[in-house]
Amino acid sequence: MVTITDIAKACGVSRATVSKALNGAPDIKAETVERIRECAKEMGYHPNAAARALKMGRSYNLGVLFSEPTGVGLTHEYFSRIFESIKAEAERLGYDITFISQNLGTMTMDYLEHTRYRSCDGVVIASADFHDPAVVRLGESDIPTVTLDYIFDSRTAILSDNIQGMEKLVRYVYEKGHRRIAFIHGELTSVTQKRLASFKKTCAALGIQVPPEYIREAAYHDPRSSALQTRALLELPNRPTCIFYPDDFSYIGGMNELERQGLQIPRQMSTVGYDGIHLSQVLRPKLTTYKQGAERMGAEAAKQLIEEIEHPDTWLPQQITVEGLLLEGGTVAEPG
Amino acid sequence: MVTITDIAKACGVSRATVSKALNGAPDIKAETVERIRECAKEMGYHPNAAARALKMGRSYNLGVLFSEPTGVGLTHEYFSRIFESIKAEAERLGYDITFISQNLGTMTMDYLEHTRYRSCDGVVIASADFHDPAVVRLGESDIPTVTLDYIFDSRTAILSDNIQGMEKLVRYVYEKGHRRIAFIHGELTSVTQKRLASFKKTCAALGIQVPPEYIREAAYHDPRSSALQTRALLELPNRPTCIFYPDDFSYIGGMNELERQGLQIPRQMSTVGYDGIHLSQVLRPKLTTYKQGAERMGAEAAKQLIEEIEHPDTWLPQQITVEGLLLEGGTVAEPG
DNA sequence: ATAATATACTAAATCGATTTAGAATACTGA
DNA sequence: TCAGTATTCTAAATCGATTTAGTATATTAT
Repeated sequence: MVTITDIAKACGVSRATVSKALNGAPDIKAETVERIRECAKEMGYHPNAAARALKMGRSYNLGVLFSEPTGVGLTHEYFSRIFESIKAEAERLGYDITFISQNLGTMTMDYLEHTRYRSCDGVVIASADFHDPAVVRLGESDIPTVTLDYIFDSRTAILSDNIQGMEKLVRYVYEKGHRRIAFIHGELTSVTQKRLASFKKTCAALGIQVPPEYIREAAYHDPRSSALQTRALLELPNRPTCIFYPDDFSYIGGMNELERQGLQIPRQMSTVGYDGIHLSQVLRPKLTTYKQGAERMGAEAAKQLIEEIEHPDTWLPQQITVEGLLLEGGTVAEPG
Repeated sequence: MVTITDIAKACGVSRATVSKALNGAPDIKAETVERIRECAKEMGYHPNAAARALKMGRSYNLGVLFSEPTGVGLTHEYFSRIFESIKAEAERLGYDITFISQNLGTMTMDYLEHTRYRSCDGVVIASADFHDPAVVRLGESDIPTVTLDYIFDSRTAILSDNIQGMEKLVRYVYEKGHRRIAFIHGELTSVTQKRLASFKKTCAALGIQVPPEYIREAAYHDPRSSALQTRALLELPNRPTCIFYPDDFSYIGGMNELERQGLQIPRQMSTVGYDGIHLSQVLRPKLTTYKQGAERMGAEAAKQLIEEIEHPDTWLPQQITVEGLLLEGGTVAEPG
């Protein structure tokens, strides 16, 4: 590897001068800077990240914490989209990404210790169990953090617009004429709770009565569970005309069950998903769903985190809500 | 952060002694080791990765290179499964993961330079354009690398058993009675070429004539493209009784097209996918497909790479083929 | 002409670990 | 008893960068 000493020798100056020239210090003559920069470029010099991190206490490395208990992880398209955009934005701004975990090899450490071990300048926390004491400890530390879809006090959070998204979906099917709307929601988390509350509130605002048997819980991301709840809804004396699913993937279970019972979508039953994953748009009919702004969320998370790292003096915690987009598919028709 | 100096002071020994005690050097008294270890644990000491990397030239950090031109990336379940298992195995063995890219911030560097910049001990190359000069340069460098689904000369490669997988699928539908089998393959890459060759070879071995119009190319991972090719196949005077799709996701396009034309799967048309993604097993009927051993591939890649890093003297390049599993769904019936 | 100030550079310390060479002490054998 | 050897520890160098304090030279002001 080419080091700063090599450049110094080649240019006939001291290592200090090279460092300053490359970092734009004001006390180096312009032509010297030019000469050193050129030489560095020619020799293919790049600073050694470890040496820099050691001396400066800055690693230009962001930690990413993905660790939900369910283990779906990056296999879930929503999270992989978020991750890809965190990565792209971080790289654009000169940062690398390292995954933060617990228990590295024989070392037992929690998330905070791992973060310090790698001198990460900050951490994006996503898809985590935010009540895990190790996650809380990280969120309460002096390390800059940005959370996704969850708010830690006095920290920046990037939020998907679950409330508005659900409201839009409800209003959409309402305008199509639906009044008997069922909602199969996922296990209650801070995210699904918001969606459920928004569902109820919007229905109330529209003057729709939602009988309690229309509100059902299914396992998140589990088509089988949604199929069961769909069956239960179909057995009701007063069937709904439209069913909301916890997420697009779970919808597949409902779709199968409806087909099994010979009910056509949307002629005999309207359906709505959530997430806007790729799959939902290649089904026939296309699923009407709400596509979360995952790309914007990831990019914003990286941007805000780096902003806090680089300008801690002017930084203020923010809650940024990222809008999604209602994807009008073909699974909602006027109730017959 | 607790440093080695803090431990040294607390224990009344030199920094050298602490370092040796923690790293199991033979010249420290057993009870001193004990005392230091205990103290380190109590004070929550963890070595600083940057300092270690700088001094030892070893970072305990693996690079991961995911960068195909199509941009599907981790959004593809196959790759996210591979990645998750690389990560899990690396962590089990004490290594972190960093993504390797080009052009970090204002720095322009290629993959090799990035790898050196972060002092990565080795790199797993997956889902990449293996003809990209920057990838080739990395593969030909002195950095340990392991490739997935591609072989660099004198390097370790982990391969999905595309040939055997395809053979199993062909034999499976053959035994179900199919003799008119069509294959929609993806764009020709080293992977799809193997599948295609294996398809042809197995058909030949079984004495099946495959008319050229049964072999069609579609875009990989693109249901629309597969739908078009399905339509073309259905318009043939001598329709096939079974259609092989490039991958499970593309199959959705074929499924839609078949349904649109009122053809029931599998009664009127049998179908086969490839990959065994989660989705394929929640469709009704379940898709008959070949699930690649992504988890084993990722784990093996990490293991082999670390083996090469830690024991370069006894290391030899290997080509390891990981078997998958034929998932018998309900999309193949005896031809009517 | 001399002091004061800018300008352009360098020497050396530093970050936190590892490692080499060597020192101090205890132990062994003749 | 004393050289030779083992045992257990330490001082100091080192990795590659940044940064502080300071030096040498040129420039300006009085």
